[in-house]
Amino acid sequence: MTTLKDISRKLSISVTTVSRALNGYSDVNEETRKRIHQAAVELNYRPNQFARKLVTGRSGLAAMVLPDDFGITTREIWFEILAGLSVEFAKHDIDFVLKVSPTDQIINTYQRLIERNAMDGFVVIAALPKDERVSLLARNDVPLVLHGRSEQVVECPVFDINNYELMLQSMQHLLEIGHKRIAFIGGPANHGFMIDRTRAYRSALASGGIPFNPDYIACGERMTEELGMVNSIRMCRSGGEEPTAFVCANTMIAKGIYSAMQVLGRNIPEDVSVVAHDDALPEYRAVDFRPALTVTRAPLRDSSRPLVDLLVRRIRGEAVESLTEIQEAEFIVRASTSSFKSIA
Amino acid sequence: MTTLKDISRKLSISVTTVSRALNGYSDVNEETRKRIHQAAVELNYRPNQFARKLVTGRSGLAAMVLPDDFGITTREIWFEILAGLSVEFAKHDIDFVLKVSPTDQIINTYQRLIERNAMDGFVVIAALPKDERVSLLARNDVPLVLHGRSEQVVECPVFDINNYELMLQSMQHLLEIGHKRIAFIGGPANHGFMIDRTRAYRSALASGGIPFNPDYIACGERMTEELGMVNSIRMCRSGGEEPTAFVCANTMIAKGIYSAMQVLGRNIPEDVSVVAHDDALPEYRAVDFRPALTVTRAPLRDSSRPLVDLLVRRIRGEAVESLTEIQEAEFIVRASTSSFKSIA
DNA sequence: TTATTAATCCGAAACGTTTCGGATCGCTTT
DNA sequence: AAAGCGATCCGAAACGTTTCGGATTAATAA
Repeated sequence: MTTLKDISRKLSISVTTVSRALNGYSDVNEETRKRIHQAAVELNYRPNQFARKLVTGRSGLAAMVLPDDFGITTREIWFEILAGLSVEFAKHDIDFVLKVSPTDQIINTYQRLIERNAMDGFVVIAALPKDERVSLLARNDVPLVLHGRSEQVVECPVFDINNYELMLQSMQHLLEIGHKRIAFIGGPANHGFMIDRTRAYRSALASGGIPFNPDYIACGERMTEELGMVNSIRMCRSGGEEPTAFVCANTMIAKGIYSAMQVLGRNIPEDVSVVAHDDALPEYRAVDFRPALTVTRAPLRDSSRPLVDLLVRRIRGEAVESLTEIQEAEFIVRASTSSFKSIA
Repeated sequence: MTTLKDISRKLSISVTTVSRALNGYSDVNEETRKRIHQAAVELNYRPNQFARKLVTGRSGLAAMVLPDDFGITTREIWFEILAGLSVEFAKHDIDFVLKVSPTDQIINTYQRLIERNAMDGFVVIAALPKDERVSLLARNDVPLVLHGRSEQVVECPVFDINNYELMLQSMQHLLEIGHKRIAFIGGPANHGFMIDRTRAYRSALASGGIPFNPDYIACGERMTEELGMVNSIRMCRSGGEEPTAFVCANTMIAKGIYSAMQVLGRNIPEDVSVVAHDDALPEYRAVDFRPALTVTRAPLRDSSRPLVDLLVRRIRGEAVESLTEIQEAEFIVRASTSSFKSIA
């Protein structure tokens, strides 16, 4: 392994200067900087991360800790997130470490990681309104980036999609084409994104002059096909008036509704319209639904880069105030929604 | 952050002795060791990984690099593997880093990681007969553990399930209950596990006195439902004699065959028998198939521990010869296989 | 008695980097 | 001529560990 000292010796230049040249300091002559760079590639020099960490305090490591029951979503989605983060961190020369922890020990796991002081930062997914993970990290002054907005006023960068706005768009579309009995099937009620969407749902109803019907809203811990299936069937069979449209928190739920409607002999979009939010997972392509699914679209893959960027900037010491990014979803009308005609 | 020096000062004992006490060396008095340990917990001491790495050369980091097209299998399965590795490594106080790399740059990614010299070891999944990753790592003397047997004679620990044996069991079962036209639908032909299973397949046929029919074997890059579906349909529609039994490389393929048989109007197990190898993924539970699926079972989750153990022992310097572990699969007969009666 | 040994302990160097506080030199300003 | 300045360089200390090579003491063997 070649070290700074090797380059220093070869060029008869001090270790200090070599270090400063390689790190882009301004107090080294352009000429010598060139020589040093060249020697560095010739000798195939790679800085020793650990020596560096020892003095700078930076480790070049960022982590994410996952509950071993996979929380709100599926393995596929977690993997999609992990993969995205890994490649984005790599661009900043940061290694991404994955910690899977028993669900009831998540906080302990964070605690240990903080104490070991080996991570430059954390990415925290699926913010809860009062998120213990966030407050723990913030309290210990370790950088984190949060996906999803947390209610607590906390000093940390945040990335989110505009959940309020995208729900509003879906609802306005359905209202415009005449629907009045609109159901919403979503995820865990306590998560930030569900709070925002539910707020938008109710506000859209209100602005359409439609009373809120608690039977038309369903929340589940896990946003799967099954959730869409059982809840849509339940709503249609409850004896009251059936919904004429469904808004789904993701495309898997929509898939479940499609199956349910087939079983019940309802046609999409003639009998019921379906809109979903689309994370753009390759396995559930909204365009491949039959009929093709109307969606608000915000690819999960697109969130990795802003997440990583925000965290890196936070680690570099940028002011937290400037580190918020809210992404708008795209609204795409396809064949699964059509204007509601009351049954003749 | 509390350091060795802090403990040393508090107890008026040299840093050397504190270090040796904490690391369990024998040349420190039991009495003082106790005092040191107590002081360590009182001061909440955590060794600085980076200082340690600097002198020992160990980093407490292990990595796995994944192709971004997810290679032979699905996101769910990769995630299952990752999760298992993460928790097992944690037991050895090793952080697990995940690298996702463009498929055509895998070797470059390894190269860079090796040069940076920041990983204690690697786990390499899905061995090819001549595996460039393995030879690269071995050549550079970096510890790795291999999942699946590689043909090349290489100095590295290996974990695998006994693919030859499990295939033999499936085949013998089918032969015993009278099947003669047995198809095999599997994964990429060049992978170690497929080579072993194909060998067993042919050897079982031979010992049953049945000629090998190339139309009855299908290999696909990706072992999905689709693969099972299209190949079983193709085999049944090819005009020749239809297979009376299918052996599948995993339960997803079996799922595809179930769907195909339904479409074709064949009944399982009356018309065709199906056996699969079962990695025990929660999403595809063989007992939940209708009819329940006969399998050779070797839970993927169970492979994490041996993999990690082998790698850790290799890192600690154990002789490679002792570091091989082959796990036998369990054979479980369920309702998807029944004796073949030729059509009356 | 003296030499040996075992049990404990410790000083100092080393790992590879960054960074603080100058040092040197030639030029420009007073 | 003296002072100031900018550009360029460097020595030495520091980060927190581990480890090599002894040192010290007391017990044991010769």
